[in-house]
Amino acid sequence: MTFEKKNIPKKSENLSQWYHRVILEAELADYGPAKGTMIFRPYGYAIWELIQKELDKKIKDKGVDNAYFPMLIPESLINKEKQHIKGFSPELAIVTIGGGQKLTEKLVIRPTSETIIYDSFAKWISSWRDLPIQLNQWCNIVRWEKRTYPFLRTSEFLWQEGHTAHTSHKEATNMVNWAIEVYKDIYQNFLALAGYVGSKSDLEKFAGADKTMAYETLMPSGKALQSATSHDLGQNFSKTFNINYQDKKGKNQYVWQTSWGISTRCIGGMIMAHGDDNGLRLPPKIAPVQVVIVPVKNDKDLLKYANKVYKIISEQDIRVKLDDRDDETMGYKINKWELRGAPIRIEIGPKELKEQNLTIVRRDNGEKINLKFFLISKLNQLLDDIHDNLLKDTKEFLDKNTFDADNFDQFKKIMKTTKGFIRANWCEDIECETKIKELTKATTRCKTNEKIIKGAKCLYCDRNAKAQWLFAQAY
RNA sequence: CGGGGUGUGGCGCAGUUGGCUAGCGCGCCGCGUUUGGGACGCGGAGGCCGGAGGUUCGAGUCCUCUCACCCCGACCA
Repeated sequence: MTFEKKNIPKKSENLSQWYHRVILEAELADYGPAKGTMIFRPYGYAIWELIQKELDKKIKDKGVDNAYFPMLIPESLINKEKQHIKGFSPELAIVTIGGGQKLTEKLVIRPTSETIIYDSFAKWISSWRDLPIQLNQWCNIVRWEKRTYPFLRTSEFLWQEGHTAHTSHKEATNMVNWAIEVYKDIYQNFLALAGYVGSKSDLEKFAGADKTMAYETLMPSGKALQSATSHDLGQNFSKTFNINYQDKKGKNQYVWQTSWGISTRCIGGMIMAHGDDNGLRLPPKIAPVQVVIVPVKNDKDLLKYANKVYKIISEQDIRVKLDDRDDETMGYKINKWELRGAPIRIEIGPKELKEQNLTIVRRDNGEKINLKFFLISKLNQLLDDIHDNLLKDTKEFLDKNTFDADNFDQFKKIMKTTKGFIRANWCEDIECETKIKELTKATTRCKTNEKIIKGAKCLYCDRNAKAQWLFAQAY
């Protein structure tokens, strides 16, 4: 049985309007007063904190230490690496006045921290004994975007950026692969969002990287969302920033570097992928409230029972909330918590009290379950089921909306109708890539691991294909 | 930055060929009755109609300029 919400548009009818309304109504975020900025309200920030907590642990377990570098980067530093500045210059915010005085050197508000961190690396590294250096920072970033969208693309956003320096390319590559696997793990096992891992084309890779690995997810609109990236920086920055060391033989060597990040964009992707006409459906692992207890009435015996239930659940490491507000009706509370996406709702009324059981309602599929009081310990299992179910949904959606195109006509037709991911062979020439984008809006998202048949042709031109790639329109 | 659209209490909107005191729903405050899927009654608070200028006896409504936001592109995690 479904119940209609009055405050939000239908997701299926207008995804963009639905998305904006849900974020505001569920009190995840609000617009900031400056263009393109957003305010993380406590409910939204709590989600980020849960992601942080999990990821931070994984990062530390890998032997990467947290540090913090300044937000203001001297312009000369950011200009050092040619490819890097070329990629970022259109979206920089720059401070020109400080303390009422025009600055002699402009300060760039970090769009990413490679340059300011590697300036320090150059000072800190002189011997093979100083390596590897493995740092991470949690911080905010400013990129002056032309078109903004809450969570998915804002002028300022929050993220984590890891930066490492190694003695060998192999060691750096291992780090790059480790990071992208961690992101995949977070997406699948935390955010319940299926996606593809693969390397980026030269056109799409990070400005200043030799190679970029990405996790790509698919949104209900059929557009792809670049959801996390891990970069093999080679020696591009070490050469321009002069990060070198003497190896065991006394020979000077440049370090091999990596950088990798995941941002608050992941929350936007999660909202869009999982939400339904009734609002958010939060995957249990990132739900600030995993179980909400709604007493039908606020009478004494009922509340006593509800409190007992609350206590037992909270002892099981479950984030549980007893909504015993007296000024909201049962129906209002139910709608509120559905909109906010709490994975499990427990209804407690005279019936439940008398029979010593609980009415459990799953947010993911609306299913009502009658649970005996002494079986409360099953809730953890149920939360896992809900996670699995949400992940399964996105996996099925991803599979169903990943198509094969043998020729360009098929490709164009898919882009005009369903969109989604398209597997196709490509010659890896930038000209073809640009042309395909011009004609269909689709860009390469990442390379697949599929072996291609000898002599297979490029989707667009007649030359031999080099690999199979995933194409899609990007968010 | 190009194409389209919208600006009217916190949110969503209506407002006729210019006309008198600017409305409605939700939300908010107070009192009471309610409470198993967004309860109801009564009483309140909250607006110089995005901004500036102009036309007019008179502008939310017409004209000019400007700003902001949204949607579609280009740029992008």
